[in-house]
Amino acid sequence: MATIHDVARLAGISRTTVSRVLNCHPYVAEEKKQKILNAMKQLNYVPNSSAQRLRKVKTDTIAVFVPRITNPFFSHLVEVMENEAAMYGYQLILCQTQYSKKQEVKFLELLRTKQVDGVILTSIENEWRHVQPYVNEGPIVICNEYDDEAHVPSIFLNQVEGGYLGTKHLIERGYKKIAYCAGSERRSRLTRDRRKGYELAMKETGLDINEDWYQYNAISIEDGKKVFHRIKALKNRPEAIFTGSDEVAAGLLKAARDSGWRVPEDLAIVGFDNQPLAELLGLSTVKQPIEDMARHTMQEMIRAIQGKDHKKVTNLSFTLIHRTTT
Amino acid sequence: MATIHDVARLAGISRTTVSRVLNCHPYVAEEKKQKILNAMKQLNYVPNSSAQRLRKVKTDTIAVFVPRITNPFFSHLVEVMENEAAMYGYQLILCQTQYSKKQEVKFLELLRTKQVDGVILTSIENEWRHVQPYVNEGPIVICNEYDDEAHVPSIFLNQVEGGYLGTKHLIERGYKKIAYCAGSERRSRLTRDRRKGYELAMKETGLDINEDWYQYNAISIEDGKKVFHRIKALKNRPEAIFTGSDEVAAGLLKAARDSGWRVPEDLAIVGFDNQPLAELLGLSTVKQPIEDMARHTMQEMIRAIQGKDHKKVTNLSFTLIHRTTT
DNA sequence: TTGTAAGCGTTATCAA
DNA sequence: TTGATAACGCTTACAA
Repeated sequence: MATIHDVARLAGISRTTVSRVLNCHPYVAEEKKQKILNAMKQLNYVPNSSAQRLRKVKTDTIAVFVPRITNPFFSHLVEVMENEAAMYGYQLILCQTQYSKKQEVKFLELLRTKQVDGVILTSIENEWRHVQPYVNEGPIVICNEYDDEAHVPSIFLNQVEGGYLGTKHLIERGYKKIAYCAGSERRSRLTRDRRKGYELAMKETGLDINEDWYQYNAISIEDGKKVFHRIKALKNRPEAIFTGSDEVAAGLLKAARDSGWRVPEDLAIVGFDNQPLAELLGLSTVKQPIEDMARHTMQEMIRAIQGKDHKKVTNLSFTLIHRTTT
Repeated sequence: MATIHDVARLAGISRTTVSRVLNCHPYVAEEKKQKILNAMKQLNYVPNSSAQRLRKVKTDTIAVFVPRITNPFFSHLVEVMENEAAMYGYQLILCQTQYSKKQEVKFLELLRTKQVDGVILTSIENEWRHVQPYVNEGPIVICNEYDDEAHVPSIFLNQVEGGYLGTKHLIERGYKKIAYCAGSERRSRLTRDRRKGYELAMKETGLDINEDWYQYNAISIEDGKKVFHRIKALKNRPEAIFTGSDEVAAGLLKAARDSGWRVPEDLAIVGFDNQPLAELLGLSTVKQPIEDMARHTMQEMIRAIQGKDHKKVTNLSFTLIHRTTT
């Protein structure tokens, strides 16, 4: 493997000047530049990036944390982030926390050991005080989630709005007994706010909320099925349900139909995200502007790496998509 | 940021010995080891991985190529690969080729610039002769795809079987006019073999194949819808269709129903992969052992990095899952 | 406009 | 069992 030294020797020019050509410095005579470029081509030279990293203290690599990449919401985020990162010459390291605090911390060490220039969190498992120390090691940007303690660039949506929008839609369609179903039990701002939106819409309309109608820890399709069976077992059943994801809504829908229920007549369902699945199943859903979030996040990350101050927190909005489950 | 030098100084011991502790070398006095460990803790020391990379010529990083991470087949592969890699202390760099030859080559450069220890290809855009030169730069392992020219560890399924299984199922359910729908048009072994399986099943039973029944370039849900409309426009319509993915099958199903067709009465559909979506929609499908493939692939990769010779190409098998679309 | 020389933080070699 | 010392391949003052 040819090194910068070999190139310099073959071209009869110093290593410094070769490095200058590599880094597009000004002040290199065109003639020598050509000689060097020739030598590089001849030796099939490529700079050794480990050496560059060490010297420049820069990895051109960004870590993206997601719970699991098979969750379509997160894979969509990551898809766009990777494309965006590649445009700016950055690579993405995929970190699946698997909803584990321990895994999350393990991956945060990447920042401390200088394996990445920055970390993007799309979901946060630990309380912020456990993440905070890593802020000194390099830029951390939050996407989707948010935390009041976290004073780092954050790209998120006002989830009060999201919860409100979905619930309001159900109310407008005439449902009165509306259940609420959320993802993680963890007291994140996101979860709290979305629920706040639900309660706001209910109270605003003077509708009662039954404690039994709160369902938590629903993330996957299977979880959705379980939620249905819990609801089915209630004495005071809701007529409609707001869910935190299209997967959960899909599971609910499947289990309901398998039990002979008609949707939306026996139970109306609203999903969240507007994934391809939602269209296929005819799920009414609250659409999140995933691509915009991902793009903004990556841009903030790159700004942060470049030491620029971050722009005001972006605030994008939701859209309700009405299909056949409401 | 503390360096090995600081630790050595604080412990009053040489850098060499500190490095020995770091690398779990034998021959370090327990007493000194403790002193060093203390100093490390006190200084909050972590080794600088850029320096380690440079010195060890090892990155502990593996690149995984997929067309797009939002394709559930590939995200499932990547999920398992990442988990497996993490277990062995490796990180994954996500490379989305976006079905582009150019992108693929760009990412292959990661191997040449020593940014990764190896590359896993889950789909191949370029002809093998364009990939071949990179084999000298580091281990390349193929997963899912395969190529006769490629003499590298390859983990794949016998797609003749897959095509045969799905088609045979349709035949056994009594369909005679069966169409065939495949992903990329590129003449990959995978595509050719799966088609071979289809033709084998048809010929074996003495069934005719109409040239119009071959549909290509179908990857996404949207593609599936298009395929339906092409089929609908045929004079000699098939009664059933074998598709190369659950997404395409889902698109077909949706478009068919939107056009008022009954499935399977007016058109039977077989998918491929057995993704969550397949269960939700009641799609009959050919299940691939994705997790096994991913795990085997990562193990082969790690063996290859360690310079071990690779085991015989693994050969796993398909299962047919019968639901309601056939 | 170019070159010399001094690191960046590790680890491998060799001698003690 | 330990420590000096020389790399690994590159960039960047500084000097010319």
